[in-house]
Amino acid sequence: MARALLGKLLVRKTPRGILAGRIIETEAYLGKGDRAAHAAAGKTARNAVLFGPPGRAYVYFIYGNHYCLNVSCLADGVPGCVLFRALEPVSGIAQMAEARGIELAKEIDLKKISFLKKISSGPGRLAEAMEITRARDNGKSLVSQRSDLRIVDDGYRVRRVTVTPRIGIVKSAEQPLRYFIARNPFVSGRRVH
DNA sequence: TTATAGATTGCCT
DNA sequence: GGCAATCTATAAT
Repeated sequence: MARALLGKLLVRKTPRGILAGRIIETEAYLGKGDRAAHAAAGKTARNAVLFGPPGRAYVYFIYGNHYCLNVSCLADGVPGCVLFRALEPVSGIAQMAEARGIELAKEIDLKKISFLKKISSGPGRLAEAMEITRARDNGKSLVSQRSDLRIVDDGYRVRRVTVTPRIGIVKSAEQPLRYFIARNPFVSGRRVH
């Protein structure tokens, strides 16, 4: 699923307008046995969505500052999810930048990759740009037509995918469960890809 | 009840 | 490259 979600759009309907970003980077988190996964310790109030039906938003708060968005992926009762790590801004870019607290110096900024990268490259950044919080979105369907937060296939074709170990974890860190569109500038992180 | 680590980011040198 | 910010879940007393 982490691989299949690359290239799809994440679309948010807000009262002020529609926000959309293309999924560039994801990570898979498994259930029992994956000690980096929130589901590893069993079902709790915090991670209950992971144990529910597939296609639902699992939003958690981390480091006292940031929300991160996942989608539950396995059958009801079986934990497992995909973390969204980076989006390429596609629509509603000015509103996304504003949600991030980024100053728009000139209109030309909206076309600069260095500017666009700051908006939604990174799991905390993309959640902030898409106005995602746990209170608002946790448990919501991401595959329902009616949902205001939704995954959409617009026919975009991903050419090549790179697979690496996951970022920012210590336990179960060696498994190659991070996926991103090869040579795409919106991949998160400081290291060389 | 208290301590600690955490699926991050942004500012500093 | 180093590290503080800031809250929460979970582990340790």
